[in-house]
Amino acid sequence: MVFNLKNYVFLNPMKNTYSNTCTVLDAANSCFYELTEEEKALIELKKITLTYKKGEIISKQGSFASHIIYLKKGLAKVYLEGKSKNLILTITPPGNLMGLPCLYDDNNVFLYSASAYVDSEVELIDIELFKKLILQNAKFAFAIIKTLNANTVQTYGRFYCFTNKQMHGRLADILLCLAQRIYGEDSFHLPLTRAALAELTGMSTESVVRV
Amino acid sequence: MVFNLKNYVFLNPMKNTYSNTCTVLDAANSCFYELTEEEKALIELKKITLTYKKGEIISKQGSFASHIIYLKKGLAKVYLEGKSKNLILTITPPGNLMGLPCLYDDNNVFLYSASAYVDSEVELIDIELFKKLILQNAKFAFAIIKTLNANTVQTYGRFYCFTNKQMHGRLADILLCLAQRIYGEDSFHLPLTRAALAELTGMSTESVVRV
DNA sequence: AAAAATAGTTGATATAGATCAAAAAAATAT
DNA sequence: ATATTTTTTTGATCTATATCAACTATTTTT
Repeated sequence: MVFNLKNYVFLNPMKNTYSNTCTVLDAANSCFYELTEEEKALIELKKITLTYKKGEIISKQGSFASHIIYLKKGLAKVYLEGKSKNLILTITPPGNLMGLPCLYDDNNVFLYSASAYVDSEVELIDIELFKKLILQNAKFAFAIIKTLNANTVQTYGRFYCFTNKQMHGRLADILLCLAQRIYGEDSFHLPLTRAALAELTGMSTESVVRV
Repeated sequence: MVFNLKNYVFLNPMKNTYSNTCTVLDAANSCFYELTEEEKALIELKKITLTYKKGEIISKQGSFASHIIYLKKGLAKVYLEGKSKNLILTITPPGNLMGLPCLYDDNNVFLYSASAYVDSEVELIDIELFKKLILQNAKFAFAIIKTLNANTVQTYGRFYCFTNKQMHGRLADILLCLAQRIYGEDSFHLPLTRAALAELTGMSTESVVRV
């Protein structure tokens, strides 16, 4: 479906600064820049590359996290699984890490599930190696801290959006965000169904249609 | 008001494991254990101790974060400020840090506001010193990563709770959480008004009363 | 090209929970 | 002890949004 943002969302031209309620992660993660050449080589040596088809599950909430996941190509949906509904936490574009929050106690378990929105390629980094790099390179550790915090900012924004805005606002937020972060323009081909938008905004498919 | 949990929340005695939707942060933060004696001394030397009366604002969302805040005594409410409603992110007991998420780009700004639920005492640690310690002590940095992730786990739980549970569940969650984390027993004196519970659960005061 | 499956749309209805208003109770100040 | 303010409770109404059901349009499969 060709989608022209202007037909749906009306920005105030004077003040089209929408707040940080974006679901799509921002820029690509840059923590690897902090690694030395040897450290990078170590990752290259041990990394495992995998490809996933659209819809396939990349990580499963609750399972043992043996690796940190680097999304090389594609687009991933990161979400909490619930009994009835899933809660989408973020849409992760290439260049980002997934699974970092599992580093919080000593039995590393994925806090969330991730699946591929489109055909994707990931690199798996052994979690013990990752921990070792954190402990031997504080600059890298600091970069990870910044990455985690950037995620936190985004989660807070989304949390606020979900609890304080209603349908129209939430849908507008998502559309603006997709336009801005993924497509970089106002008119774009939207590969998401109404049902997918419903899941993203936490509303019913019928409501998405109506809005 | 003396509050007996058993009159309000009915736990299944066989399976009274409630999931991680707790609003109150868990154990005290232990990242300072990773510092050397000299590093600890440096913090001691530069730290500023302040006291806040019940209700006073400890940090203001959007303001420049010159310090990381360590809650020594008391109880703090950490929340996002909105136009209409506030969104409480967490209740922080003594021994925890506040303001860590401001470390995500180079202009450090508080992402959230915090105020004192009861009379409290905090220690302010200069943010440049804090960054220096992270960069010179990777073990400390890793401890901060774990702390941030523990917070993330808790935020995700709360986010899930707010978007998937309804009034009864949310209120029960909060009451169980307060009982477990703050008072350690089922019957306790609750220093929160219905309005405060409403704010915590994201519902109206009248609904809290009814539930 | 026809059939089947999936996605999108519309209308009617149901419901959780907010809001408004007013009374009762409790806490605080005089 | 009395007056005043704040908190709690209750009932009535209103609203956003989910759910259900049916129907149309589009895509995919045969």
